[in-house]
Amino acid sequence: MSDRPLLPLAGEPPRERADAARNRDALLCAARRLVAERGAADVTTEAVAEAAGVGKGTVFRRFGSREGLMAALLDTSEAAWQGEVLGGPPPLGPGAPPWERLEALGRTLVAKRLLHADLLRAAGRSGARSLAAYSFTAMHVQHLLRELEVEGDLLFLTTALLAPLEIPVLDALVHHDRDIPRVADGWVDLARRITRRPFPGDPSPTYS
Amino acid sequence: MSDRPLLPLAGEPPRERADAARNRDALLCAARRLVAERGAADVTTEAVAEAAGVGKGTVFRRFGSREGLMAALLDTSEAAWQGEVLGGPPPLGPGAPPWERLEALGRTLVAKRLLHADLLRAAGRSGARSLAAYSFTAMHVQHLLRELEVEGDLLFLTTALLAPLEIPVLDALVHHDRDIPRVADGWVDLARRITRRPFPGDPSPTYS
DNA sequence: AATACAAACGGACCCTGGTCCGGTTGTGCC
DNA sequence: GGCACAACCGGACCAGGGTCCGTTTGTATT
Repeated sequence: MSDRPLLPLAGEPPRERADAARNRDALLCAARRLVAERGAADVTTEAVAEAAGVGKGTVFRRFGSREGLMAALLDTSEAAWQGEVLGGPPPLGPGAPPWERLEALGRTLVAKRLLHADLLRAAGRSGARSLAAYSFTAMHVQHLLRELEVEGDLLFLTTALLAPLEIPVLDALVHHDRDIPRVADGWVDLARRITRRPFPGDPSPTYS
Repeated sequence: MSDRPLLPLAGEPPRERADAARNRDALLCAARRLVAERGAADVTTEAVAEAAGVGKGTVFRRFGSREGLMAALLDTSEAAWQGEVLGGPPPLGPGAPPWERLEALGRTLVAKRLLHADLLRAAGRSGARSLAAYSFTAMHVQHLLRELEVEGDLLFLTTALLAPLEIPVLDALVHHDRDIPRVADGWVDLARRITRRPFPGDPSPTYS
């Protein structure tokens, strides 16, 4: 359960006390259960604390906020995805040409976001965790854009690529009858335009 | 103050009672003042109610929620902007070619969003008002895209164009030293790519 | 002017996220 | 094992958003 060192960084200064670790796992476990049976929106911090047999204060010391707790529940799947991007099989992982990687990244990202939508909604953008997650994705997209020799304000273009995948925006899209594959197709089209790739079925673009 | 019929629609079924109207104006007025002197984030509903000499319940009956109240504060500037889009002078208003209109729309939108950033942040995306505001912009963008004969999923492309202008995204951009003009330039570039317009300084794109 | 009724009022009340601090407990060291 | 100290714990407490309902008040009608 405790896949702690998602980002070890500094040489593990103190180290965590045993009871603290136990409590964290208990909290995560309880939270996961409650979210599964009630939906993330209806899970209060107090309920989680009680279910874990722990005081409310402990929740906040461990996770900083309700949103932080929710974000922590996403860690494992997030870490798995990051792992596949960094070292999994192509086309998501390294080895495939950059365009294929970008496309795979987009499609899996759409699926992932929509799959965990309610948790992401409850997690907000607050947690340092979700900031780290965003940074990872942004870094990677930017890297791919560079490999694709895209010119321009890469930071902005990356933002533009990622912004439509923010939960509130996705919610709105889904509200307009867009299902997962359609959103994914839309995103790939967007990526094609942003990278100024010709359409696959386009005649050679000699519209002098 | 009371620019009520922002969206009259049905034939004014009941009509508002005099005291209600008075209270609404008092609340808007008090809210505006408090926001100006403390910043939107530090204004509580109770404070507004008290400043307006009104019970807290009244705030919620009139505006539905704190966010609704904040959104209401944006109405006048929003209405003004919509007016300029619909009937103001070109290039924002009608008369200019669609690309110029789109560019103007983007630039003014960036400026407007950044100008009212704290209020927008406090308004969230909740209020029916802000949904209406979004719909207006989306409609208009989509219309311009159609005039530009852009092909593809116009709803998605519109979303992609507007998503980077959502407050949280803008916040992130500004955090990376992007100032208003730079963001605006970035957006115009994005629009060029999405509409598949050649760069102005590009040689005729004959990269057969 | 008197009457009737829908609409509006207001503030007590509830809920939940977040803070605080006195007491407890694990851990490293002698 | 015993000691000392830092880290941790828990639950009382606070603040602010949102609801509820008994009371008041505007408005239309006669």
